Amino acid sequence: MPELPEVETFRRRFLQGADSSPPLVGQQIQGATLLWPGSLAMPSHESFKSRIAGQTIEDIRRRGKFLLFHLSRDVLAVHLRMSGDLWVEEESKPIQKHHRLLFHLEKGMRLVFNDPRKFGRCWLVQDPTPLLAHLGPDPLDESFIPQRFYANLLVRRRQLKPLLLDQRFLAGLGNIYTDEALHIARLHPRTVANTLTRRQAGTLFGAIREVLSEGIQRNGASIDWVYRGGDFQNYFKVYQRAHQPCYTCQTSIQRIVVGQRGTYICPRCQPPPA
DNA sequence: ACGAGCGCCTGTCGGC
DNA sequence: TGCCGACAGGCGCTCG
Repeated sequence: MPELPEVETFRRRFLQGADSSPPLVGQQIQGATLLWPGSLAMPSHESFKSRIAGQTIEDIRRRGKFLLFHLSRDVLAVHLRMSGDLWVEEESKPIQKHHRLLFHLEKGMRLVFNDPRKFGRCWLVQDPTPLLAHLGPDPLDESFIPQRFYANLLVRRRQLKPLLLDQRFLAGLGNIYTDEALHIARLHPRTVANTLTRRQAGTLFGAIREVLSEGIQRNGASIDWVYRGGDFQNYFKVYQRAHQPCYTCQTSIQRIVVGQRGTYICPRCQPPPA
């Protein structure tokens, strides 16, 4: 499910607090309950429970699609993958079918990791560096500049779509924001990276930033039965708009498959490469 | 270096 | 109504 803007929305929500959920920074984790073993990648169940108890949440950061809870002594890293979700609720609520991991907080509240498809993972580590070592630049980071992006594109012969989805190349884009960015940049997803002109690379750079910023501004996208309060889904230009008219040229949006992923394009605004 | 195929999982939706 | 395949916001692995 979530891509960079959705993960960033979680981060901000937990930092500032929202609705009935208080800010998490400063809260002490009293303990944890693991309901599905596979949701915990590291360390062992026993070690996890004893280590996390008593630690205070000191900061919440993000790297790509990883959400990082900086605790007193460790870092709790969470990757939501396809269907993972996080929220704060009262301990008195019944445990739902897809609750996988519970973090018991103060004042009768708990942080819930809910994940129907069980692809999401949590890690409790002293140092998250090795876990994040393979990630490429964060598109919203100051160090991500057009010159660097163009240089990286120049040495790749992959199609843009799978390349942009590769977290080693850029950390944070997923299927939705990739399709939206390519559409804004008027580039076909099968375009080979090192065939882009400097100008096209600059346009794509701007499109990626634009789409991610707007996603964050709208608190992410909420799709299907996983609802998180964002409304960027109402502003998609191509994603899940097959057979509907392109907002620019009225041509019917097409769904194609690129790199085994469903991909939405305007065949006129984004003509295939020669 | 690159792409395809597949596994990991559960749920929804459309067609018959 | 039930069954069956396609599909789903991700990613790591093997293989050619």
